[in-house]
Amino acid sequence: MTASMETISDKLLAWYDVHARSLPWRARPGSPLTDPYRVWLSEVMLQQTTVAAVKPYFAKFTERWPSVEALAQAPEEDVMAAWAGLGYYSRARNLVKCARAAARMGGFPETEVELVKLPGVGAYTAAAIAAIAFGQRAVVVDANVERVVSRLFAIAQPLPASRKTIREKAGAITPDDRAGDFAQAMMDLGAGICAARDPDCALCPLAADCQGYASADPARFPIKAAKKAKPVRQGTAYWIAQGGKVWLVRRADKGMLGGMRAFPDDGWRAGADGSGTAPLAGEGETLGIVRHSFTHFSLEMAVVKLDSDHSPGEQAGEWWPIDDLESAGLPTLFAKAASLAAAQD
DNA sequence: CACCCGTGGTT
DNA sequence: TAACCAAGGGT
Repeated sequence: MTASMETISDKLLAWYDVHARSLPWRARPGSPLTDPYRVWLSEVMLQQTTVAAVKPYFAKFTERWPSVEALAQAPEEDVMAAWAGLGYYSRARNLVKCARAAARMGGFPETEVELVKLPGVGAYTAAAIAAIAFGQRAVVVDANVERVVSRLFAIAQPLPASRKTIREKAGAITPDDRAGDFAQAMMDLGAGICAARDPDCALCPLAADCQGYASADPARFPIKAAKKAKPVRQGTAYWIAQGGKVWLVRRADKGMLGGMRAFPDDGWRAGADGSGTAPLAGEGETLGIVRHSFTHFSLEMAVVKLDSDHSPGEQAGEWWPIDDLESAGLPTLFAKAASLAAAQD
């Protein structure tokens, strides 16, 4: 065995031993595995979400619900409210379902095949839990791994068509031992050095193995298909207040902001034609416009104050103290509307 | 495979 | 500032 036989995973793991990020959901140095509950919770929170955004939520959740059994017993409503602001709210509904399933099973299953059957656990998360929490060899492919592998092998085919090739290449460099550390090392490398823009190849432990680096323009990988334009929608939300309280509804489980508390609205279908329907008749005073950008459209939502002598519409809801709206767990769009209205009401 | 589903930070 | 990006999953 010569030094030139050192594999990519050897080099990466040696780098990780020195440069691993210290994160609240990671095992302390010296303890190889960590609590599957914390691994699962962090992985779900981290789906399409930055480490910085997750940290305070992870701390809040683990303090309030220290175990999967505790979370399994929590009312869904409480979990949804605690999740407010993190986004992708189907994750919160699936979190409760998954916790109850795992608690019923006496704990999380240890194999990818079983893990992927759980609600909110897809191919990535199943592999990550199997590798990180249970020490199994699993090929963990997230956006970081896609980027690192695309550069290492200078994959010319654009995403998402290149996913099959990327998975094969990732599998070829995944070690039998320390697959969990390897996965986290790939993610740390992708987050810090092999970053989406302006990669710092001078610090990269894999530069000598990188075909993208050899090509002199590693940053052009991964090549991606063009994205669709983001349309702008208009809509209206209604502020209906009386006696220091305001009317909140619970949104349908499916669709935008599913299952979250909110102000009644017109469905945001209304364009300039004003085709939306108010929850009750009467004169309305426009308090202002809230602008908010979602993944696939932007929204300009008028906030209209309605006469409080009328009773609210047919949609089920509850009167909520205006001076305690923070505890309602409103998603950001409606939190913006609340701060706009509360300042004037 | 294409589309839907949040949010906040960065350039 | 408009666009891009971040430890994806469900349908």
